[in-house]
Amino acid sequence: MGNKEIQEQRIKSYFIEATKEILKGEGLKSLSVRNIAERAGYSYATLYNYFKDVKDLIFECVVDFHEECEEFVKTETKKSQSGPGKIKAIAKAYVKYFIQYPGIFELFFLEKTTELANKQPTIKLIYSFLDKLSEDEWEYCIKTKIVSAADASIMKDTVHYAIIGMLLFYINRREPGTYKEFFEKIETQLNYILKVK
Amino acid sequence: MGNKEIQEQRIKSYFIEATKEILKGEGLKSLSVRNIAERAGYSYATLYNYFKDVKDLIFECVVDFHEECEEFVKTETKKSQSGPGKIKAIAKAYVKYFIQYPGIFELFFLEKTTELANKQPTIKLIYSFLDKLSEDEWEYCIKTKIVSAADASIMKDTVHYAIIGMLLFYINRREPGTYKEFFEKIETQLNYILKVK
DNA sequence: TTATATATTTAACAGTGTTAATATAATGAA
DNA sequence: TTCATTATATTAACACTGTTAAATATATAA
Repeated sequence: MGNKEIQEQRIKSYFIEATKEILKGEGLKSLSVRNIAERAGYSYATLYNYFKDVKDLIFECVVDFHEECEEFVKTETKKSQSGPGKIKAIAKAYVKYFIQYPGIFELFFLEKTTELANKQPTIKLIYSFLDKLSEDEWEYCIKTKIVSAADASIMKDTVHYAIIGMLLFYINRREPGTYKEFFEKIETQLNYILKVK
Repeated sequence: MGNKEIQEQRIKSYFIEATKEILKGEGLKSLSVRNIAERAGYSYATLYNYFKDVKDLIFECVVDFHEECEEFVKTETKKSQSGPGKIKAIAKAYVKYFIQYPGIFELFFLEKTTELANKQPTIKLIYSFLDKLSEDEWEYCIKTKIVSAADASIMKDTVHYAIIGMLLFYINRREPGTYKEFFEKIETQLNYILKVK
């Protein structure tokens, strides 16, 4: 019967919600099993009845954040009209999401996950995410001959790599020193890579 | 008298060498105070007579690795003649160094260091390092009108951000799956950003 | 040699993730 | 309802982590 599974899923969600709150707030560094369990209203060992280990729990959050980010980017860029401008808008919204939640950036890109072989699809989801968000726009640019398919393939990667690099420096190394400077640099970089303006 | 200081520096170096060995081998994850001390031939508490804390010790390693990387890049690119080709060669050597020692990449870019206000110069050293390695070549390109000063400033950043992004994906997320693919991508990206070939 | 100063180590504390044993709650049958 | 069984939750413990205070060993000076 499904009642057991519904209840089980419900308790799992308490742990997941607690973990997501901590990740969005204090970040990965202040995440601990006892911390999560306290917020979820259970003892720390109870967590292991519902998750293999804490990594398992954390990776369930990844999927949720992923969906949240996708929705954020879509609503943020809804009014942009197709073309390189929209690709820029998508990239900027993507950046904004991680600036809002640096803990999620940490989780997505900085945390060691190589030992989680079974979670490989989730990892793939992360690094192909920006591509997925902007693939329609790239196709549009190719079809309308704004850019060649070969160039598009390279530019798509450049945008992604450069953005992650900038986020890494800004979030982890405070460079540039202010958000204003950072976002201007994002703008400059996107303009250069996408050859706009 | 300087004898005391020489001896003190000598013992410090034992800890530093031990830490460097672990970082180059097993990496940051298997670095611990007891681990370091054992390899240095001292008890774990002795470390605190020579370093404020373990972060202090680790940051002394950063300076050493920095010098080692600089030398590696210089010998690797000695025969390249000035111009965009040499900038490419420098970037590729820079990448090779971190591929050889992923633990050092972790240490330089992934480790949280925001709470170390006094070490700010060291942090600045890290993120301005590639710029420093290639600044002469950029000046050359500007003087010989290969590129404008304005473009050079942007391209310099793009190269750096994109390379760090690619290293992050490859080292931390195993994307692309093979070194061959990874290095081909480095080549492709550099060619696009630097407008060569 | 003895007294003092210095250097090193051991013991302890407050954390971490995880597991085994125990206690509690829910469920079934008599 | 009462008892036995099962499922779930909690406490205790283990092996780690970085760090500090007290105890010990070593070197220096009188």
